[in-house]
Order: sequence, then structure tokens, then C-alpha cells
Amino acid sequence: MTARTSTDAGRDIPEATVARLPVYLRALTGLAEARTATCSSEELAAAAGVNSAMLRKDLSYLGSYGTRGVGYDVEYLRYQIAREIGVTQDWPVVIVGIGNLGHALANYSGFRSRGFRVVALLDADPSRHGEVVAGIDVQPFDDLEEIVAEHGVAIGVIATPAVAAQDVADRMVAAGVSSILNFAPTVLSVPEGVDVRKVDLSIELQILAYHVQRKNGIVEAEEEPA
Amino acid sequence: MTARTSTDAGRDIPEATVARLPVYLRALTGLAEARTATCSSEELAAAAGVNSAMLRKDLSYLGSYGTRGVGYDVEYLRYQIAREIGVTQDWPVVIVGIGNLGHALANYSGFRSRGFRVVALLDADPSRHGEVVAGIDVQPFDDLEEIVAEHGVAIGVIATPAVAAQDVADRMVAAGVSSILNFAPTVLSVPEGVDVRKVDLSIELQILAYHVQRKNGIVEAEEEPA
DNA sequence: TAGATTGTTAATCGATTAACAATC
DNA sequence: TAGATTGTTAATCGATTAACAATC
Repeated sequence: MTARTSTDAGRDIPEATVARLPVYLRALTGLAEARTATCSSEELAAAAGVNSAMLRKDLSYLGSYGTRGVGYDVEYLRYQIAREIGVTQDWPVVIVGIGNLGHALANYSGFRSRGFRVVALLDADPSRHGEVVAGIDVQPFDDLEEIVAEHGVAIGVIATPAVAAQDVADRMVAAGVSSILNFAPTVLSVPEGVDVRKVDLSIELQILAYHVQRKNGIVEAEEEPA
Repeated sequence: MTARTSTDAGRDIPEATVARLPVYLRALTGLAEARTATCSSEELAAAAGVNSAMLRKDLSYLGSYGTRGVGYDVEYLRYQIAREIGVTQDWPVVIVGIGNLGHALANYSGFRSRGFRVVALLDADPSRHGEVVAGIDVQPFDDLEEIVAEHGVAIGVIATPAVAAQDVADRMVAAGVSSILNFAPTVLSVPEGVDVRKVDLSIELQILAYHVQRKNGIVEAEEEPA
């Protein structure tokens, strides 16, 4: 209902929508690679694994990038979403904790290709310093502040054991990192304004286990013979 | 309002609650290790990083395991949640795709300690067969059906490149796997009744990037000089 | 103009939170 | 009995979905 100027780009996107934008971006990249010029909300929604009404609602928060009766221009929409997320620019990232998972993250090609550049790998263990992982020297954790300042790092990844994670987070925040991706199985407390997302592998498995148990367990639990 | 017998354990737990139960379980394990016998919903909620009203509501779906005026018995509640999730038993798990991430997952100690047992590591690449990772031989992907049948595997982990993931999922489902944890950056389609959870590292970073941009971008976007 | 498909409204659904009666 | 804290109700909030007017 409210008139929108071209500079007022419809702020305040719901969290649930923000979390799906990267999924749409990936689907659009797939369509672009398949040389698809145009797609309907129905097609894009299918590729992204969501309901088309939800897709249209989500996109409506960004602006009006489709054409009624026609659909969306794949390349144009792809760019608009990338711009909205912020992945048209390059984000310097620091990874702390170069164990098995840190190794895997450092080598993960999906970061590079989506606008993230790993500028440093840090580890508190001196025996790891100097090791080269994914073409990058592992450096002492104490270099954190210097590296964050030098590269303007806003995003830090924690792949340390749980006991170290809060300390690492505190140091990151003090150094100026405002967003943290936490792989350590622990709850981090951070000041207002700092964003933490957590990826917890064993929690994901536990959620699955619950559902397996439900599916099988009904028989067992109710002891209802046929 | 409805009377509950001891065998009717209050089914139908909301998804959001299910996803938090493992977090509570971990917090309780932490309290138990610290020799805390009893805790209030306030304390447990703080340890889990949630609101205490939400914690109590969540726990109320499991049953009535606290004591008014007193709180919860840590060990007792820990066991009840573990039982509800299903991690009092052992879950055999298969990991497919033994690249960097597969290595990290195979070595992840958090699985073992939480009731998950990696029974096989599979990879389609013959050059990887016979390699020993985390004490387990890497086997051909074609052994999948045999392994699933032999160990009664219900949970499969996909850590392959995106292009292979759908095929792997199809084979897993056909072999009898009913729950899949997918690390490949692609949308899987599976039949009704099969559960898929996805962990997408680059999507997590993109969500963070969006928020960083919002925090910084407001200045830049609105061009509002002080 | 007729057919297609968006963008938006309104309805529904589910999740969170505050408040408090029940009760230890 | 008085204080503490649960378990539950009811209010609020946010997310999803169906439906359709707008419009290409």
C-alpha cells in the first residue's frame, strides 16, 4: 500500500526469509548454468524445495523483480538476491581451530565460490603453526587481532574444542568480529549486536534419531498386536 | 486437563521442541559433570541459552519431571530426555563420501559419545578404498545395501559432492535408511516418511553476511551524514 | 482480448512468552 | 505457614499458505 521510491528497498526481511535467500540463490545459479533465461515462481520453488506461495512472499520483501504473466529473469533475480545477501562483495573470514573440521572447512570450495575468502587459519597449538592447509599457513591464535584489523574481518568461524570456544569468541568480539559461525558444541554468550549461528553435528543426528524412534517405536511402545 | 497414565507419555512433541531437547541434554550433562544434583528451570535455561518459560513448556511435552518449589533432579531429567530422544540406545550410522568433510565427520568424537556408532565409511572412488579413517576401512559405495541390512542402519550421512548426493540418497532410501543428514549443497527429494536434515556451511555464512551488511550497510545505503 | 503468473491480502498455523494457579 | 518454583493457560508474535486481484 505504501509508495516505494527506488532507494527505499523494502527493509526488515524476516529471519525465516533471510535463511532461504541463499537457497534461492543456489537454485538460480543452477538454472543459469542450465541456460534457463526465465522461470516461474512454481519452477524456482520446486528447485529450491519450497512452496511457490512462500517463494513469492519471500521475494516480495526484496522488491518487485518479476513480471506478471511471465515469471522471473533468472540472471536478474540472481543478482538482486546476491546483492541483498551481500555476496556480490568479498567477505574475509578467519577460521580458528585447525583440527579435522577446521581442515575440512579450510578446504571447502563452496566458501570461495560464494564470496568468502579465508584470510587466515589460526590455532592455539604451536605444533600446528607453519603447517600449510589449503595453501594457507596455520598461524598462532594470538595473531587474531592483527589479522582482523588488517583484513577487516567481520566473520569468524570457530572450529575448536568446546572448552576453548567461549574464549575464542570473546577474543573475536573484542577484535571487532561481529558475526560468528560456531561449530563447537557449546552455547556461546556474546554481547548484543554480535550474531552467532551454530552448526552442531551431533544435535542434527539426535534430531534424526528422535524421528527414527518415533517411526519405529510406535509399535514397540503401544504393544498393540495385530 | 486429560488424565495421563504412566504408559501414555504425552506424544506429539513440536518440531521446535525436538530440536532443543539435545541442547538441554548437553546442558544437563554439563551440570552432572559439575556434580550439580538439582537445578531450576531458570538455571537450566541459562545453561542452554533459552528463556525459562520456553524450557518449562518444552519439558512439559515429555511429562512432569520436576518438583514444584524445588526444581529438576539433573540425573533423572537427563535420563528422561535421553530416552525421549532415543540416545539411550546405540544408533549405527553410515557415512558416504570420505573427502575432507567425511574425514572430519568420521573422526568426530561427539558422535560416539552421544550414542552414534559409525559402522561404515563408503566412497565411490576406488582410489580411496582400503584407506583407514578413524580406525575404519573405507569401502566401496556398492557395499551400501549389504551394510545397511547387516547393521540395521537407519541413519545415513551424505558428505559427497552435490552432483552425487541425490543418487546416494536414492540408494540409501532403497536400502532402508529412513533418515538422512545431508552435507551436500543440494536439495534432496525423498519419498514421504524419509527424514532429511541438511547442514549447509556456505548458507550459514551467507546468512551471517546478510546481517553484517545490514549492520554496516545502513550508513552506506542511506547516505545520511551526521 | 485471453491466458498466465506475479505480488499481496487475509486466514491459518505454530512457536514464544508472560503470567499465575498449583503445589512442593 | 511462607517462599520457591513448576506446569499450564492465555496472549502475543511470527511464519506459512491459500486465494485472488492486478497486470503483463
